Amino acid sequence: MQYWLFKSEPDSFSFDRLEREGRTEWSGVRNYQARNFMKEMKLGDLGFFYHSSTKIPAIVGIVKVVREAYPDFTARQRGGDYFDPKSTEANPIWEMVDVAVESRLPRPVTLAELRENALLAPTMVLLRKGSRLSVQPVHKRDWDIVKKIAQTPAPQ
DNA sequence: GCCAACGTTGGC
DNA sequence: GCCAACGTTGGC
Repeated sequence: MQYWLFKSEPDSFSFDRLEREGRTEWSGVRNYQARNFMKEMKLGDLGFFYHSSTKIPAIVGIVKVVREAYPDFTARQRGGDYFDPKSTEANPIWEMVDVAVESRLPRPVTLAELRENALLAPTMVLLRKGSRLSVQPVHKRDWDIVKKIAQTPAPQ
């Protein structure tokens, strides 16, 4: 059982929308490191759902992996946003997983709060300077800390 | 809107 | 194989 973090821009795909739809294909990842992490994912693994590129970036919910890695067909949709001419049926290159809503956190845990936490700061990939990975692993220790924070009252 | 950090591309 | 140029990400 491993823990992960998925970034999404709420303007393009929010946690609200995932709650309405129940589950989704995590397609469109075009970074090899992120893809490789998706290939490591197992059914039942959990991940934080993080809202990026928004006013208050924050972890807002938890998702569960409900289908392990399989070829990302959007790479072969000519004219689509995620088309990649290098991807073929024999060698799809890009992969995706399916995730479903697990739960919403009692409250969002903001990036600012995560940064302030002395235990998380050195270990969370999200907090590394210049980190842009859209799919990343989370240590169990860090997972537990974030869940604890979410159960405390929001600052101010 | 700015800009630092990063990944990828392509010339050599 | 190096590295400059470029495009993208994402916080602020």
